[in-house]
Amino acid sequence: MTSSSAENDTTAWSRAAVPGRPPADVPRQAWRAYFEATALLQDRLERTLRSGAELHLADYNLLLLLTEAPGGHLRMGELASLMVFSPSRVTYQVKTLEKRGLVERRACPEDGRGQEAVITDAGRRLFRRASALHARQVQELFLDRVDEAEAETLLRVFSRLGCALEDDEQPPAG
Amino acid sequence: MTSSSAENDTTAWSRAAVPGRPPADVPRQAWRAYFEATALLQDRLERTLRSGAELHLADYNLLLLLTEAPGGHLRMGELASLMVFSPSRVTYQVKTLEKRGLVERRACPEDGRGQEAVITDAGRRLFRRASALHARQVQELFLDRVDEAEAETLLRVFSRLGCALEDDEQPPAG
DNA sequence: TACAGTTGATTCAAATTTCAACAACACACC
DNA sequence: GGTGTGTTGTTGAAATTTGAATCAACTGTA
Repeated sequence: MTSSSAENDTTAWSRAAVPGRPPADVPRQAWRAYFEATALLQDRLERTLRSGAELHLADYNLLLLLTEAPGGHLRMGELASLMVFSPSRVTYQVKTLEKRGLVERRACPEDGRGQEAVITDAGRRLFRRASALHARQVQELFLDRVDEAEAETLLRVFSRLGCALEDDEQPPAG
Repeated sequence: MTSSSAENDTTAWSRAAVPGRPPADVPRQAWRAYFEATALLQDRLERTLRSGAELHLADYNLLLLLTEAPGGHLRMGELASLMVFSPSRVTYQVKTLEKRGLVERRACPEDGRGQEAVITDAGRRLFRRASALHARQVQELFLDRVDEAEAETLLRVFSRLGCALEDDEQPPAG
């Protein structure tokens, strides 16, 4: 793409698997490939949702979480931790969705400090539309390109990583 | 973590493999796990670099690219495409690094329109420090938790995905 | 040379994100 | 009941990101 000199195999961001070369460090190459492909993938998903449904990927995920939550509502803090967002970012994001009528806010019954975000009917409708679009793209860009055995490995690895990351977040539990 | 009620298995973003429930769609679960773990991971890496080296993950990657580039310099456009950033974002980012003396800019010799970003000695020094920090964390959070066979699968899958994503970017080549 | 069409990068305004206070409430304890 | 302490969310200012112009330099063509 950029230069044609052969020594560029060293260039870490190069996507291609390095052909004629000692196996090098497979895990590190894997990390790199993972990191790069992820950036491309998220960029793609983001653009599609924006042009096709006027939603950021984050908006989509927020609506997804609310859709799946029993009662269609979640506390701000739950949203924050599920989305790995700062509290103020969630506040802002919910506000913008509220302006568009896709979400409502209400005080939390059990806790006077709390706020809940509730998905509206309009929100559900838009989510349904966006969901079709998004799911199709995930299928094309990801699922169609991964076989069953690979998917099992991915599931195993990333579940493990996810759990570990959550756990060593609050190790001083007891 | 948040609630204790059992019905929360439905919550899609829940990291854990859903225990008492039909195997569901492994590939789709894999996608979800991948997506979630990635968010957690990036958040962690970002925080560490920021507190430990006053660098955003994006700053780090930019310096990494320049470090690896022959001559320590890259065109703005190359940076943009490698980092999957918009042109204006690259402009801004390079400017901030320039203010800190980590990078310099200069006109591109071959093309009067072009600009190059060049890493400075200070940039290399800071990168070296940050790199140690970052590499250690990648090791702990990712590499240590993936075995050799899994790494091979990850490398294969994400290389494939990355190539595919790059390719169907410019399909109208000929 | 002059012209139209491209490309590479920057600018500006608007949207988003962060971070550091801040307010309101819950809880424990006296 | 009152008092500290920790939680839950919001606010406001500054930093960052986006997207639509804009500018300048290259290209090809006559």
